[in-house]
Amino acid sequence: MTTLAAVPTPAPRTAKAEATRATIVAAAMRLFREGGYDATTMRAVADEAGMSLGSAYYYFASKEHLVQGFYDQLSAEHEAAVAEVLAAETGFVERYSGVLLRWIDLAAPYHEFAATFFKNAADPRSPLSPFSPESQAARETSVGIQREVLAGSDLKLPAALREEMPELLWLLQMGVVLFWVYDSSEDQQRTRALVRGVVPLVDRLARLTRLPVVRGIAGDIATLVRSLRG
Amino acid sequence: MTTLAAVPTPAPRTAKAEATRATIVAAAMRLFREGGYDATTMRAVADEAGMSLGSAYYYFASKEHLVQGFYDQLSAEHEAAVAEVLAAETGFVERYSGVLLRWIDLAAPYHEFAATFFKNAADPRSPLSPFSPESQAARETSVGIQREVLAGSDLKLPAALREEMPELLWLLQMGVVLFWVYDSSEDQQRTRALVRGVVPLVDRLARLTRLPVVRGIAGDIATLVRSLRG
DNA sequence: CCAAGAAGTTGAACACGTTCAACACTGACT
DNA sequence: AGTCAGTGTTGAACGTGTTCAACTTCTTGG
Repeated sequence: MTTLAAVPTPAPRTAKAEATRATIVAAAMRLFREGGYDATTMRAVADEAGMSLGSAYYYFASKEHLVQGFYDQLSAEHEAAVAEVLAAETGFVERYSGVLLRWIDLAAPYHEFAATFFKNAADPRSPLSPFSPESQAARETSVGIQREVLAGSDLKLPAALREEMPELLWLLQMGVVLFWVYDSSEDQQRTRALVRGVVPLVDRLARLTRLPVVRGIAGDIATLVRSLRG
Repeated sequence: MTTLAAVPTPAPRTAKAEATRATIVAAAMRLFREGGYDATTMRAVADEAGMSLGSAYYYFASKEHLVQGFYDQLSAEHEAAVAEVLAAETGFVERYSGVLLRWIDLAAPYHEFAATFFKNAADPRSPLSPFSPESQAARETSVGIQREVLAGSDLKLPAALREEMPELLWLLQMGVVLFWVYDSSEDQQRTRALVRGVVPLVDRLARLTRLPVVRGIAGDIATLVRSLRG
């Protein structure tokens, strides 16, 4: 999931290794879709991929690391889908909503067992955690998308907030993903409703910064965010 | 952790069972503190509690369920500590900050292995999840505290938001807990800074609702929250 | 073409969480 | 005292993720 890292596994030295990794991930995803994460054993994955258990562990350090392949795949698909939106729209609401809604569309088939993935990603010590050093690259990519969302939009922000806003949007996306994980409504309608409701609110709040009082608060938010980083 | 449920385990029938449960929880907490959650085996817990592995499983359905005892204990302590704050203070900032900071104080000794607890609680299907049906009671208690924070404070809210505000404060507390889990700073100073920065912001934002524009947005937030529930 | 190291492969073995059938104790009612 | 149900106890056994030493195959430089 775009936001949930694409942990850099040790770059495969050979083309064959790369292919084998892809084979294993594909096999795992097939089984995950059928029976869920927990019910899928590493032995079954190895079988499905046509190799021994030990071999699977030669390519992936753990069952958890197997999920990285999934992240990478989804991440790439999302970036492609997003490019389309960002080329066509100029309104902030359309751009940001588009980014979030496309993600929901892409991730939908995996919603059922995303819970287990999320469970692992939620561990701060896990390399899958969105805040982990390992996923810094993916995080920066994702924040970069948000920067682009803002850059190409009609939204004018006070200087104090301009710097921090992409990171805040990323954080909001993380919140949406969190909501999505817990969303048991049909077709994740509730998460979609959240996006459609919250994005215009952000837009209106941002535009309100023309008022001095509001701008003061915005400045304080920026200061707080800055002080909490590092 | 107050916010993270106190899952109602089947009420022990006998006094002896109650005592045995307490013994096991105490033994587990001792070992958790020494070596962390993962490194503590159920066999070791059973040993430390002076019984067989099977017996431990007679009292607790799983290693995860063992953690409930911890939640219950911390939850009770927090409620006591909070009562003191709420009796003394009338300012919203002091009341809400007090509630949050006391929780950080109480939870501090467990911060190191809270990550693992959180990892389990993050699974929406886990009974330990703050959103699970099993923890509804604990959740309502916690929302009730927020209601009390507001009721006894000097903060005036627009009618539209008054109903939803306790739940929003609870949600914010969940966010703080999330931040806390990931906070690796000395003595969780960063989480404390977050509380000290964010609570006054909430206060100022709430007071800004005297402006019609802002009040309109507040109303929309309330509507959105309402539509996402249920 | 050969040797040697790197890359890849394997199944047995380990530790752990969890389950279970069998057994033991307790206490209340006849 | 005897029976019976409820409560408690036990260690063996199972399935799982993970490790590892031994083995095979591939690649590369001479």
